[in-house]
Amino acid sequence: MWKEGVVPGVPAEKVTGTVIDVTKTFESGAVYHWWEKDGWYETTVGGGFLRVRDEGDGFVYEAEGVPEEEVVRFLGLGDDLGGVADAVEGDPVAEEAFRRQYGLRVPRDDPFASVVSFIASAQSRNERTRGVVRGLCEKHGETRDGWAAHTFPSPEEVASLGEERLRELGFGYRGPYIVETARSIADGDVCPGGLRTAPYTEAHDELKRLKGVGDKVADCVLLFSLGFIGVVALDTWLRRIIDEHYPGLVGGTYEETARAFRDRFGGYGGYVQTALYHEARVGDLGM
DNA sequence: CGCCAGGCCTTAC
DNA sequence: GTAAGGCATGGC
Repeated sequence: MWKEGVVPGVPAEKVTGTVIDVTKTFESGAVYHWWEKDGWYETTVGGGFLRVRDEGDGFVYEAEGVPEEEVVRFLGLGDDLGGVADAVEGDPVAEEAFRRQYGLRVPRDDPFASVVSFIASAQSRNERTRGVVRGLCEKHGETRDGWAAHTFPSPEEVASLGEERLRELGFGYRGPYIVETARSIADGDVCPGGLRTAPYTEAHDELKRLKGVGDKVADCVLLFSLGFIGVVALDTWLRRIIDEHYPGLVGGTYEETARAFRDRFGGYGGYVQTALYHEARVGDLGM
C-alpha cells in the first residue's frame, strides 16, 4: 500500500499530494502548443495565458486570465498519485517507469487543440508535430506582450484556413482531415468538450466520427484533454513495450489489447501509459 | 536511396 | 470485421 511521503528513489520532500514535475509534464508530448521561455513552460488555457516552472521541491506559475482552479485542472494536480502507485504495485516495468517519471502529470489540454494536434501526430515524429502545431498557433493564433505563447486558433478559423494553407504549414496529407474536423466542431456536429462526463465507449465512438480520428487519436484526446486518466492510448511505443514486457497482451485487436492493458491498472492506466511512453523515449527502457 | 514516424482512410474481400 | 495500399514530409 502506498504511503504519503514514500516513493522509492524520490526524496521525501518531493512527495506531496500536489507534486508535479513541470518539465516532464510538458516534455511528455501530451500537449503540443507550448513555448519554453526563460526557463518557463508557457501555454494558453481557455483563452488565458499560463506559464509554469519547477522551483525547489515544488513549482510556481504565473497566469493572466486563468483562474487557479483552472490551473489545477489543466495540470492534473487533482489526480491521486498514491492511487497510481498502488495500481503499479507488483508490476516491475510499470513500477519502474512510475518511479523514474515521478511527478509526470496527465494534463487537460483544450479539446479542439488536442484533437487537431493528435490528428497531426499520426505517422509523424513528436518533435516535428510540435513544430507544425506551434507554427499554426504563431501564424494564426494570438499572443500578448511579454509572452511567447500563442492561443490555438478556433475551429472556425482553422476550417477557414483550408487544405492548401495547412499543407503550407506542414500538416501534409492530414490537412484535409483537419479542415473537415474543424468544420464539424465549428458547426456543433461533434462537441468534444461535452464528452467529459460521458461513458468511455460512447465518448470514444463519438470522437471517431471526426475525420482523421481513429482509435488511438480518440484515446489520446480522452486521456490528455477530457480527463479520462484510466484510458490507454495504444501507440507504437506502447506496442513495442507490450511486445517486450507484456507477452500475454500481444496479438489482439486494438480494442482488446488496450482494454487488457487498461484493466491491469485500476483506473490509472493513462498515467501508467504516459510514464511508460516518456520513459521509453527519454529514459532507459532499452528502446 | 530506403525506412520509419504517438495512424487513418479507402477499397476489396 | 479484417487485410492491404496509399499517404505528405522530414530525419537518419
